[in-house]
Amino acid sequence: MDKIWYLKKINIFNDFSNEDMDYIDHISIMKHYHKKEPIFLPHDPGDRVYLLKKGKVKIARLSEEGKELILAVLNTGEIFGEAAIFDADSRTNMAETLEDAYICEISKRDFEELLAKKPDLALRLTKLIGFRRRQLEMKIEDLIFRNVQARLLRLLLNLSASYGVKKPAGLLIDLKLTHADIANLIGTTRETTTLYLNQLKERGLIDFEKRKIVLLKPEKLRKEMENA
Amino acid sequence: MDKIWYLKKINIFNDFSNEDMDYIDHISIMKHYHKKEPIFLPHDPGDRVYLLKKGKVKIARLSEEGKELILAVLNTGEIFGEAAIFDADSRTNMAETLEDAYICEISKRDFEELLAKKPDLALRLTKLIGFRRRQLEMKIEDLIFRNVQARLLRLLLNLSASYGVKKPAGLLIDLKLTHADIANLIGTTRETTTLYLNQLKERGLIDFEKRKIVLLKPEKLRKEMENA
DNA sequence: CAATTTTTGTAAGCTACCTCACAGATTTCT
DNA sequence: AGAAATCTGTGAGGTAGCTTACAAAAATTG
Repeated sequence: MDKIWYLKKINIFNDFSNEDMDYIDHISIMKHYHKKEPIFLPHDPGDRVYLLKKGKVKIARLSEEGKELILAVLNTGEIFGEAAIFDADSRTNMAETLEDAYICEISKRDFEELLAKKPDLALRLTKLIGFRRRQLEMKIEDLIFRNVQARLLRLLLNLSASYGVKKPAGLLIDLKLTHADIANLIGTTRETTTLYLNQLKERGLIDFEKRKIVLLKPEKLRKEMENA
Repeated sequence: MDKIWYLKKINIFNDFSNEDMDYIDHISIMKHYHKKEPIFLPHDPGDRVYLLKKGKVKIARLSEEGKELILAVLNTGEIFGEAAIFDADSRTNMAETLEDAYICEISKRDFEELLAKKPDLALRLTKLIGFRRRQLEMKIEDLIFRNVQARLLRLLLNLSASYGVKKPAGLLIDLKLTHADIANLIGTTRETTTLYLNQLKERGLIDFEKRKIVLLKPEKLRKEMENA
């Protein structure tokens, strides 16, 4: 079960007809977002869903003291904010672009109508929510069973499955993340992340390229992860 | 939004007719489980869903070293194992009774048929999965933002919302959990749990009654939780 | 391209929590 | 009831990772 398999599952309008896609186009508004622009915040009304047409988006939470926890990083083609439809009427998470992005909005009402028309879409969405639930379970497992080094290795390998691009040098993770972002993804501090990333670099396992990470020896990383 | 509100949402056959209930009865087999008996284990085929007719069940994961992480404790009336239907064909979690229980099984096939017949059931199930996803997000938030004491307080208050019974002495959490169980619910060790529970007892905030916890001053606990 | 902001590198000191170890209490089993 | 298993209480010692604090580097802005 590699990431491609999952991507097919979650790219939710996969095999829709042109007609259907036109309809979806018709009920949605596309907006452009700048880098680091918030899409929604906690307590915002959950009155619409979002389709990420182009760009990367992070889903996060903030503590009272202002610390951030990143729950997920989404890629082009993914849907988000869908909790609003089934669950809550106001947001518990925030969403923010990591780079310039194009995002479509569909109102809750229109989306519900669409779901009623296309029952298989509803099923897919349910599967997607279930899939994301499982991701969260794995995240909890990581936090409880593994130390920072192991979590970092797992994150790098997971990100490479979703965002990896083969390059001569190795597997480039095509995502501009700061050390602080990485820290917030694995539940540690920026300083600790810097430390361990540089250890991996020292050992020739990874390299940096303009704020992106290259896995020089993915297999070695994987083995290390499994033994840790 | 208190627990009762949620319970209504998730008690999934809520307002079904007698006819419907007969049908559900007809496609399900009820089994009796002893205390601490496993219902399913990781890698078991995910070929059925379970309805907890009577008793309490924990959903957990195990690490390679045998440590346990409890994801949820379920009460009479709840459905579980539903991930199998939408998501994975084999279990990633385990389920085990905390006390003697009666549990109905419905095969994946029969349940899918039922879902097709009752579209509003599918919707409810989707909402339930979404609700549980949110619970997991809160759990991650706890693990990352809060220390053991705060997590313990939050757990006690959450459990009291689901399992609390008013008694002259206070709010009894009607669940027999060992300190190890509690530790596995909040991601700490048994020893640390014992320590902090006894601190709360010392301070007159809680008491023990035959392996059950009584919240003597729920409001004080809540205030303490909010300030921590 | 100079000025400002953001990000990274590093290190010392601290502390919350884990590990280990064992004794006593309680529950379960026969 | 008595034996065995499980659970609880407690304390000493260790450590992973957090905090704090700066300086250097890089990116962004006007």
